[in-house]
Amino acid sequence: MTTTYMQFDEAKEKFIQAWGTLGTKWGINRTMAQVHALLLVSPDALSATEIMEQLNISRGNANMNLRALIDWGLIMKELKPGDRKEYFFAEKDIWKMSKLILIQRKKKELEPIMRVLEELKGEMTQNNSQEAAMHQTITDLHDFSQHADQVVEKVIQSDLNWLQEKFLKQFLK
Amino acid sequence: MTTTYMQFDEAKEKFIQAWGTLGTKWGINRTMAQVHALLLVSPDALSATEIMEQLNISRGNANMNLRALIDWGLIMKELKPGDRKEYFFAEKDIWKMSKLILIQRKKKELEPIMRVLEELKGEMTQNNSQEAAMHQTITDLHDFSQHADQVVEKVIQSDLNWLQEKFLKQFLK
DNA sequence: CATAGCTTTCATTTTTTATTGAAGGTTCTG
DNA sequence: CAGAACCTTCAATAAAAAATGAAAGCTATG
Repeated sequence: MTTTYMQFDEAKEKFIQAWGTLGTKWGINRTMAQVHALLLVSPDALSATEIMEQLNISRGNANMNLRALIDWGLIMKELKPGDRKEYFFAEKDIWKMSKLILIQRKKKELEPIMRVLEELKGEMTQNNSQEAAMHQTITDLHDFSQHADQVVEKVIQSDLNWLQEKFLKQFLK
Repeated sequence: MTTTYMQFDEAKEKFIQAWGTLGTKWGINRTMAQVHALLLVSPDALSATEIMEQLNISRGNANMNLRALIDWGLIMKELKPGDRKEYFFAEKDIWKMSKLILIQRKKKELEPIMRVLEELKGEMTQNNSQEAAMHQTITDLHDFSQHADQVVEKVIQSDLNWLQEKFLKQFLK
């Protein structure tokens, strides 16, 4: 093994570990983030077995998290002719990636809030000032969530590419 | 107890429970979200003891989460003359509240990513195409994070009206 | 300066979440 | 259609996170 390869492996290892740690900070479990990081920096698609071995995780764990990443749309399966194994590779366009993550966060964080607030608002009475004040708080929260939801929706549906915009600015300045 | 009050208490209870459950979905622990919910719908400031009793939590737990909410800026202390207890009340302006939450999320989610990516980018070599590709992936992630950071920063530093009007327009164009 | 009335801390326990790995599926191949 | 080569499931286990509560720390007051 050459020095060059050693350095690549070191940087790769460091990136995977760091991504795993960071993942936990935004509600993604460590393994899922590590699998994603591994595939992000792997030029070729990897099999479940290769992933398990590189990350030292069990087959079940690898399978579960690969499945979750596919659900999120962050990775895809690939079949190689004459091979029964499934190979996995990551979406590498960071803009697309961030859009996919936004969709999941909206589903997980925003939609349940809106559902609960709507339900509460519909059910509760306003027979005195205390109830009216609480109704107002819930209405405010709901209006805010609705606004946030609309913003996120626009971002998701928009074709605006931040990276491209940044690129353009470089030429313009 | 009158029917009216029963309904208020029911709605309040439901809101607190729901907010607690939802909190876990965005990386806030259940108790912290519940304490926040309780103070959000309480017209008057409450003491630690009142909070413990209403939520059935221990004194230590109440104290820890009250401190955390104060750190976030979501609640404040109040002292009543002739009373040594501390009373707590919530920031009730939803826009201010959301700004405070944004600040925390940026700190927790965005800043550590930027730090790690910068470090990695600085340290790694690019002696072959494999290394160069990985360097590019990390650079893309870093550029993206920087852009996201700038957007969040602008929102935080802006007037709240700006948030309502301009932020949306930025994505609608 | 002693103590009553609060608040904070932290080692222990409880709860929640993630991981393992063996058993059971499924699909291809000869 | 048997068996090899994968993939999936899930009950058991391990790890991580949150909660408890008793003890220690403050601080205002007589």
